[in-house]
Amino acid sequence: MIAVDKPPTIADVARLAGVHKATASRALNPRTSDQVNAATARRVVSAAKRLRYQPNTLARSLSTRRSATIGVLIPDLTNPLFPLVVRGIEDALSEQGYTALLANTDNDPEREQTQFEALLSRKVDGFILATARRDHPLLRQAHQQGTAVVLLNRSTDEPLFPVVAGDDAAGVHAAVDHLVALGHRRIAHLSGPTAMSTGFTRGRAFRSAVAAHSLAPAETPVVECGSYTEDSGAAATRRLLAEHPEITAIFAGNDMIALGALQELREHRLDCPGDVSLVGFNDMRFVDKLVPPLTTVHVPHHQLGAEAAQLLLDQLDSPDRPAKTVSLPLDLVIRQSTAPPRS
Amino acid sequence: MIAVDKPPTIADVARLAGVHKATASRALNPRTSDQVNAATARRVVSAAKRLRYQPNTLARSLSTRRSATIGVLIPDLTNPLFPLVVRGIEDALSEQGYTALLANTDNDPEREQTQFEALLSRKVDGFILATARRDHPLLRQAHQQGTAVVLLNRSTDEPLFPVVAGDDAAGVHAAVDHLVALGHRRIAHLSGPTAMSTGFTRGRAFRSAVAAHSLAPAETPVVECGSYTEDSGAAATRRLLAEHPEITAIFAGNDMIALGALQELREHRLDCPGDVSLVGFNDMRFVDKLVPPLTTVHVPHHQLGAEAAQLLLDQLDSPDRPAKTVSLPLDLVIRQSTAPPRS
DNA sequence: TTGTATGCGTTATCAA
DNA sequence: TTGATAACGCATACAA
Repeated sequence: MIAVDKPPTIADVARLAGVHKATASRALNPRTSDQVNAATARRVVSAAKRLRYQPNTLARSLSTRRSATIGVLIPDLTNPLFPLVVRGIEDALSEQGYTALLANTDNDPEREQTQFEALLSRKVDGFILATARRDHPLLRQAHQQGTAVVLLNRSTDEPLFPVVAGDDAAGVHAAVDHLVALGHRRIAHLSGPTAMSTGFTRGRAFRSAVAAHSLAPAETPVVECGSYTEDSGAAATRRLLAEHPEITAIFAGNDMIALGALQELREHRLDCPGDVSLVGFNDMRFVDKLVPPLTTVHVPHHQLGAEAAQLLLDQLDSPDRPAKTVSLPLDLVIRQSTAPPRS
Repeated sequence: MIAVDKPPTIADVARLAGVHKATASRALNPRTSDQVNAATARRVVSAAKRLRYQPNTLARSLSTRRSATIGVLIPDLTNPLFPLVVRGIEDALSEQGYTALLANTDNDPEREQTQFEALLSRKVDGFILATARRDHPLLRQAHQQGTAVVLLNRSTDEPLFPVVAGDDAAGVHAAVDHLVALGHRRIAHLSGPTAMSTGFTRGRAFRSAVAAHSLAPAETPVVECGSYTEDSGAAATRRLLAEHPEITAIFAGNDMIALGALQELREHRLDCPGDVSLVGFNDMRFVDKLVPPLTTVHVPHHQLGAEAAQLLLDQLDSPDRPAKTVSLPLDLVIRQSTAPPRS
């Protein structure tokens, strides 16, 4: 074992530069460095360099009551959407010297609470909540405490916090319009769980979109999936085909559900898009590599994350600003899983 | 704006319980709670509960010189392998009360250095380096400072730190054996960049594997890809087919390269596996959904992460333990991108 | 422009 | 078993 000497503190730097700690601190801090004589500042800086001085972030945060750190709550990092969102967040934060602290909730409300508190005790300056449930006591609690929060891809029934989200309704309408334009009239929706914000919103938008085309509810059945998973999508498709074998198109609540649907169509010897057209949601990675490549609603996940981060930083800058909400446009990516119905 | 009162400190708890700060601290800390009278301990605990007291992690870390925090350096979170690795790390760490601090390097050595130092100044207790380059001055530097480090899926030319990795050589041999067993003799390898640990190792293992089957180098060309990307894989395949149109099987350095190869084979109107068999590496998500589903070497990424975390924690517990290295077995997942060569 | 003193919230050392 | 006090490393209000 090599003898390791503890990292130098600002006191060491000050000593080497022959000044007081306070002066060293001021010299090293860009915001206060002009309060100190240029020559001494140089001495301090070069001393710091020689010692390879790195300020202790913890001590600084304790002193300033600001950690330059943002808590990010997501359901599950291994869900292919979130890495993109997270990178968006990180990229935007790091530009301003902030860092993200990640925590997974696995969609468990209890875990969500625990992780939230853990981040609070780490003194994060604010939160980005990209969790999925439509409501959680957490939100009221955070609101009362005056904690800075931005909601990502998740709205609440009452508008407590700023929200950054894709314009799901527009995306759904684009998808339905596309199918109708191809000639489909019997279009099913495999909805995500309505307990989740996106499942709820997209389901409602679907109803409104088919109504806009004067399609009867009987032609446009909705089957709710228990979760946003392939299995759940396959199961829902099974039920759908049993009850509504006449449908010619499926609009899935997201790409994972679409994946399950594709699988199940295959089991039923139904060709996609020949027998049944299929549209997904999210445009997650690799759905363009499927056979057939999936037509889906593209969601700019990276940008979603970046906007959320920016919104939060804005809010930290000026807490009294009105809670702006950002809605990003979505566009339909037409690939080869959609085609006119067999006449 | 609601008036927000600052979160209670241990002093508040102590006051409410009618004891001294120090006593409250002891009562609240499981490790020292037996040093305090049971009755007073209860008073403190209930006071803490009433105030919803949450200890300030920063202050604690500053005082104890331990942050219960591990720095994790990865190339890029949006690379589909890493979310799994990271979850493995997080799951293992959280069991012991530790937290991961993530940072992306984008394979940029400079950024790697910067992020490393940023994490150091956050006083992480140790590092898991899952970055890809074979060498980096960072490593010697960290070694000299006595920083606790575990390398993940990356070895160094000299063994400075414990390493957790898949048994790449065995995986490569399994892949080559499989192809040879199918009857292939003209097998190409699209290697990853040899500047990266995995590219180097797998390339060497390929040479050894084909040699073990007495296949001549002329029959078993190796083309190095500039990066682990689809484009790079496609480009390499183009070169390969130009120079060695006679090959009947391709072993790709990883699944992304395989994806590019598959694409390029299609461009050349070559059927996979009819004309050319294809094997990937990693078994990353969704490669089982390709057409044809990809035969590939499965790597237990979650477990890789978990083992690395465990190894690091062990090392923190007893720094003088010899640097154990963990090599996880890999197995070939045979799907439908491999078949006997056309005779 | 620089130095002094104090506080941030917690744990640790030493006495009582 | 409890209390008083210092220390962790930094920033800042105030004084010089």
